[in-house]
Amino acid sequence: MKRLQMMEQNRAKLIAAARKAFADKGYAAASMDEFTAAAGLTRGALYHNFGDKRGLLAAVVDQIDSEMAARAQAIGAKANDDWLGLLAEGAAYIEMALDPEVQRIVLLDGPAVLGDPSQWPSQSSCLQATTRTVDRLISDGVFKPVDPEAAARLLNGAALNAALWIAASSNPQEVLPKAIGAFQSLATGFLKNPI
Amino acid sequence: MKRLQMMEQNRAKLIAAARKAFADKGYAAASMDEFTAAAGLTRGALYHNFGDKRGLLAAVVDQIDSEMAARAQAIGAKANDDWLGLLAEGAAYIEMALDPEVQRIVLLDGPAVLGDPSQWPSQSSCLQATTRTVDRLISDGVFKPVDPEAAARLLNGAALNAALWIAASSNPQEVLPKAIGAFQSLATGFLKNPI
DNA sequence: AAATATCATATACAGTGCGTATGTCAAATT
DNA sequence: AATTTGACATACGCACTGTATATGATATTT
Repeated sequence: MKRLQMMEQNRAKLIAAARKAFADKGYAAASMDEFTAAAGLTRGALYHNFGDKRGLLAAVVDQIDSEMAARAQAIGAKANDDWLGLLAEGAAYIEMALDPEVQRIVLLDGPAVLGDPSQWPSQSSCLQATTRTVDRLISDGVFKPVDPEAAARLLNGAALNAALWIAASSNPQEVLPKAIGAFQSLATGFLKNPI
Repeated sequence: MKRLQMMEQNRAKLIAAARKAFADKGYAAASMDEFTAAAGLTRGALYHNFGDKRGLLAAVVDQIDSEMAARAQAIGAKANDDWLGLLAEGAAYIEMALDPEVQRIVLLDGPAVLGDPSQWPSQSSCLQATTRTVDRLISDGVFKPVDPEAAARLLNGAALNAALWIAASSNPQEVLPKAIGAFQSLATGFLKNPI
């Protein structure tokens, strides 16, 4: 087998194994010997490919973030209205953040180990998508002239916290609609002409 | 000296030393041997008083959270209008979260190590205060009938993320007003009769 | 007040995990 | 075919957490 193929395959195996371990045990408690063995490799491969444990987390976060952005984009594209698209994206983001994997890796360990999400290499695709939508809404005169990045960060932050709240609650299914309702009320604060 | 006094004093010394170490190096990188020595003690005292490293972080977080709540309450009390009080509290929260100590310990490591803030023993005093204010605003017919806890969580989450954004930015002083402006726009989304 | 018990802290130890330095073997190059 | 490259494995050292045991000062009891 070609060398580059082999390497790419091993990288993928390591990311997959680490993703599972990080999700199950958390970043700190995940043993590198353990999940490299699960991938049929050793730590040697890991250090060669990712530099250190942190680098591996960055790769895992990047992968999950890409998946989330793709999903959010698909949902936003369905709505042909930017405003409704934004609301739908927000709801989708809340629901995605209910996934234990997303929560543990992207929302809890990610910021603690890698720092602020907007500074990540992946640059938080989700945030970028929201910023673009807000930008359009301001240009079209639908939104008040707030700072687009600020608005996007606040909306994402609100959604993210709502998700953490839901996930920690004893009956998520009951809390979810409350959170989405509150999120959509909140978002109307940016509208020039509230409904 | 009396035994209880001594113990209380040592607890305080350990919390103070840990608080500094956690803020400077982060939870994971802070060595227990190092900061217990800085407090003139050893890990023996630590394990006796707090069980483990995590327990110590919980104590530190609790202390900082209390200080934040006291400050927020003082600011909220100044305004004799609940709505303006909420806006002022939000702004204050954003500014407090600019403190590197608050950020590193409460916003980054806290959630990663201890889990969702609303489940902490201290129960996030800040969140409770906001929830009560929102509750009053709904009773008074100023706010739409949203779920009070949901509203409080979203507002706090938005403020928190705004703070992380500001702190990571290269010129915080320029970004701060943008964030506060966006926050206040956002909050009007909860108003029954927007301004 | 003296003897004993208690308990807060110190000390010593074991286990584990990360990162690095070195080795090895297959694939690529010439 | 010989040589070089480099992806990965192996072996080692260091640091750190948590526990088990020791100690000595304070509290209790008689």
